[in-house]
Amino acid sequence: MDIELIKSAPRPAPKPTGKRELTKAQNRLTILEAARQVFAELGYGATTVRDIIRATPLASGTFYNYFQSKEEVFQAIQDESALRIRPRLHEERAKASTVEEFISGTFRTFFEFVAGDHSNFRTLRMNTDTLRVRMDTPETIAGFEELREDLVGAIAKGMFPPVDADFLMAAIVGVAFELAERMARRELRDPATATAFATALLLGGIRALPTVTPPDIAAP
Amino acid sequence: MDIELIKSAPRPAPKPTGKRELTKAQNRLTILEAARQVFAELGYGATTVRDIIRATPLASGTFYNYFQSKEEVFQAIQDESALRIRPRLHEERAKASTVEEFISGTFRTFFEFVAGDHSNFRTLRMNTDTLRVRMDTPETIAGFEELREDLVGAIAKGMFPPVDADFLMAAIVGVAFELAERMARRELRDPATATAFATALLLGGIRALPTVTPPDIAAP
DNA sequence: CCGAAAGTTGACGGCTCGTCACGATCCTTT
DNA sequence: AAAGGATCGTGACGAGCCGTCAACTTTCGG
Repeated sequence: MDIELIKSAPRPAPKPTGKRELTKAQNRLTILEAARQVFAELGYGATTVRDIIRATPLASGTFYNYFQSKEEVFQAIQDESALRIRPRLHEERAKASTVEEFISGTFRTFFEFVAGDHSNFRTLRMNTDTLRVRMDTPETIAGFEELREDLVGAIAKGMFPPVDADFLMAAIVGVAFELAERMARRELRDPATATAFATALLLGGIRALPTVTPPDIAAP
Repeated sequence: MDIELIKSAPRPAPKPTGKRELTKAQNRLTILEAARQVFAELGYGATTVRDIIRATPLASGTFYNYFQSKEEVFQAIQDESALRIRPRLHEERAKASTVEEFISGTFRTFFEFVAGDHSNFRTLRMNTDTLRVRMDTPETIAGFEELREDLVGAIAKGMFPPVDADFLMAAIVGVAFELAERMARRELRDPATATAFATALLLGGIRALPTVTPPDIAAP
């Protein structure tokens, strides 16, 4: 605890344009981009950290300065997608004044996003040979929780009937991801059709849902 | 193509009680059981083929006489579950004479199954550290297709309105798996509550679904 | 211009992978 | 019953991946 260090407080910020910081960001992007390509080419399961490194001008040690494993790289790629769409979903629901707007806004935003960067989505829903895999990263899961909180809020405001928000969140998530998968498989990827289907299903379903006394709106 | 081999056709069957066949079945089970334990202990991602072999009295070469990789072992374990529940689900739907029976029978059977061997289910929904993963094996996917076919059949019989069977299958699958996950997380795993929720949601939703002209009931 | 700090490099020991020649065991045939 | 053949278990092996780390290079602050 050198007391002398306190003398010059004026350390303004972590240098916006240091060459150090610049190559760091550069390297990170290089690795992520290489990983995207390798995952797409070899499939996630077959990919090794060395494959990613080889698709890069960097040394193996450098990779480990940025990520601990291929899982962490994958997570970073996924989280990036999640971070792009989460605010849009939340905003869509925030400005909704009816159940219909809440539900259709959520689905439309999600399906249009998936239809847009569906190449990314097919990497998310990786095909490890015969196995079909879906991986939820922390950022994705945080998105689920946000949906649950938005539902709780909407119930509190009286927009939604008092249903089990935890289950309803799960149902919306399940329908969204599975429909997105089917949509992505079709020759004509039409977000509008998927949105119409999912919205009708949920709107009709919510009306029929068993209601519940307030205390049941609890976290997992 | 030795013609002589045709002489004694009486080869009744592949010997029901050969000692050979017996140890083969034995070894296979030994490996599967060891794998179950190791997956549960280390998590699927961290497990190596050697870990499984070490949990076994067998040699490494022997493992590869039975499975090609840990993925294949995992698939065998999952397919076993899928093979146990698929007939029950199909039968439940076959004897249904109303939409309500069709839907509630499917969900109840599934949720009760999951609540029963939920330790298996939590291995299915593996936690690779922070990542949450769901893997669909071929047998599982075949179960999805069977549901779709059952839906097509029910539509043809007039039990269901003419909706998009592909999307409806996807929605049911999504709701089933996500709700099962939430149910498994709760301190009190109650299949009845989950069934009531899912059934109400789907029944209400199906009534509101956009209908479609027959040719839209197509395979992926 | 220099010394410290931060970052990169690639070779290294430890480990896993899948294979394969060998040997043991079981089955069939005479 | 004995022998030959077929099948399967064994474990050591080369190839390759993993994560680390000491040495080197580059950048930053003064």
